[in-house]
Amino acid sequence: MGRRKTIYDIAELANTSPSAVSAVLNGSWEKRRISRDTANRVMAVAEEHGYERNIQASLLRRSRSNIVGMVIPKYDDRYFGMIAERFEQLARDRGLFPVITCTQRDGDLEARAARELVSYQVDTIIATGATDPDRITEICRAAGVVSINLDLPGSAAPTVISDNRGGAKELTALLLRTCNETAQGRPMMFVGGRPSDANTSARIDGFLEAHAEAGIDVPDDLILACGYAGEKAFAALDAFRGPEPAGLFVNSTISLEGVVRWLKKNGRLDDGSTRFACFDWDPFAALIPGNVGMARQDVPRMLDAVFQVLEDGGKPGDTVLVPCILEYCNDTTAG
Amino acid sequence: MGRRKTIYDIAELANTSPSAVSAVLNGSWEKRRISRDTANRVMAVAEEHGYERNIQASLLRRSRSNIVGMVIPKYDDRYFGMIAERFEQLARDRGLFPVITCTQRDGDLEARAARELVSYQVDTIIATGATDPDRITEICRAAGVVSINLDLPGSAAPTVISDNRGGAKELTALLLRTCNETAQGRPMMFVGGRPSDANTSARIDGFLEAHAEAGIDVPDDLILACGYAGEKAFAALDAFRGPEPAGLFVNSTISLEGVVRWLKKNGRLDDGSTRFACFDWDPFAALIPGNVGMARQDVPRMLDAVFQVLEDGGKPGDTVLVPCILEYCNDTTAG
DNA sequence: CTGAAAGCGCTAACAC
DNA sequence: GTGTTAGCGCTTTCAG
Repeated sequence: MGRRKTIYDIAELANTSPSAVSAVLNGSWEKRRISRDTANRVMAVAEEHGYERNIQASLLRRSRSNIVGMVIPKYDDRYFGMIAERFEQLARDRGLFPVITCTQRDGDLEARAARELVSYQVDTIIATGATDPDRITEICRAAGVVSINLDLPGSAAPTVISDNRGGAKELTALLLRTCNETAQGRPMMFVGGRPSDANTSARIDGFLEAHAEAGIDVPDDLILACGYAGEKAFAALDAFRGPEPAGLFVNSTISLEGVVRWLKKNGRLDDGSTRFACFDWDPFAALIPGNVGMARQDVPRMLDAVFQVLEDGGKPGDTVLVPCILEYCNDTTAG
Repeated sequence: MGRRKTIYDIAELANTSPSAVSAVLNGSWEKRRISRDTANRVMAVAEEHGYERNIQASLLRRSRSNIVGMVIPKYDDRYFGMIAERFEQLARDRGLFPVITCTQRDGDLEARAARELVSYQVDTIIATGATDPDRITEICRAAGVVSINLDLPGSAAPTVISDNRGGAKELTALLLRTCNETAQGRPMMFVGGRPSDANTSARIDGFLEAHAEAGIDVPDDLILACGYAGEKAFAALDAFRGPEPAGLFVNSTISLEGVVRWLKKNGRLDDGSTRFACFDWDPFAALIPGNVGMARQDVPRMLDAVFQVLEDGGKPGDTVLVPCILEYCNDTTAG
């Protein structure tokens, strides 16, 4: 199969010079006033020999790479999956090359991935749901790479983020309304997430605010910010010693997996005795009995905002707040 | 902020030569017998100035890139999400750089993406669930890039694939057993997928085989291979004129979204009158009432097999068949 | 142990 | 209109 063909090979085969081939093959030939004749000849030869340009070499010579990187915690999750998919599509629409890398909510992995992307000459990094966004921003700054935070705020770069407090408040109000008749003094709990994480803390604020407006006091031990993983939510609920909760505010579908397992284990999944709401969206989770509503983050609007910021050039501290969409589940309604 | 630092800058700052810097910074300095002293000096300076290697330049000079590409239909799906996530992890564990690109089950996009990956000098492309795997293989072959098919078979490169026929047969048998009492002459249907797609056709084979063993005849109009999209499954069921089905074999969670919407619309989601089974896995879908079982594809084993083939160097036509895991849902059991 | 220098494939400035 | 040429930043002989 031999060596990969280069512009030199093509030039020889098409009886012209490498620079002409380069110009023809990257579309700048009209500008360079190359004759349609040579152009056609070159394109035919390139096609025939299956020539593919070596982008590494090309980028080495140009100043911008048009590669845009994204660091994301997981793929295996509807929310992040949608973000990844949408990001790719919008990037491609703009003639950019998207590279996504998945870092499992691990700050060190995030930094390593960011450095790796910098090595690959990305023009931009979108840090999505990053554990330590400012660390990524710092790595980018040192390398002259633009960075934007998505889904979690950072102070050192512009941020696009959901209205977590507002969404959580609305969702809690729905949960309170729905549980009203059955509650009878049984508590309402918050499950999942890390208290140190800005989103979790904004959602806890919303949770408390809705309670305050309903004149309900929330003791600290009803807030189980035990981490995101399903097993952690399961274990935290299992360890809770107190009256059986009437309603659960679940902080993500990841935690919800554990919550649902716990409800099932205790036979409370289908008997309607425990309701829950989840800050996150998943089409199947929406159908689980007891689920009264989900706060769906508006992924298309968030990514439009990201590319808007990229085009307009945002400053550190700039924050775009995107409202959530409240999805009513299992026949709950707005009223 | 100035230009990015190069090995020349570092060499000057550390009072040594570019080649020494290069050797130190890529770990080959022991071999090159560079003194620990110089090495330390170089590393300190590089660290201090936030030097990051320009991989483009590095790759241009080397023969292998260690970039391994994957083409995948979607991220926004648990199965493909898991594949993407696992792939990244295994690639990193082996010191490779994974680049994934998502092509929406569109053959032209797949080819474009494959060519793009070739341009980025990937050593290998994994074509996952590709509409036209052989086209991708051909693009790779022309460029001297190794390729492997995952999830859908191709004839021109080695393939790693689930045992679709076997899994579908087992799943159908479970569905038949579970519906036995309630069926009363109501039909059992197959919903979702493309008949031209090898997986769908293998699953239809399994579906028919299980029926044959149970002595049941399946008329053609009960096979609704209407495409994967949820809306298509919904529309196909809606258009079906015949007795209300007792059981549905659903070809993927993507189709399942439509099936569930249809069941719900007709009030048959919670009344137990229609059971279904799904060839695919999703933790929340597993909890939907009426779901009797899901065939979970064994993603970890599939990806282990992919990297195994990569290391051993498979031939076109080689096929690794990975068994599915049957997950019983909603209290159905093996018996 | 260390450095000079050639060249990876491509682009763009410049000369013809 | 077209070709020549000088690098982009790095690795790797090869000669000290």
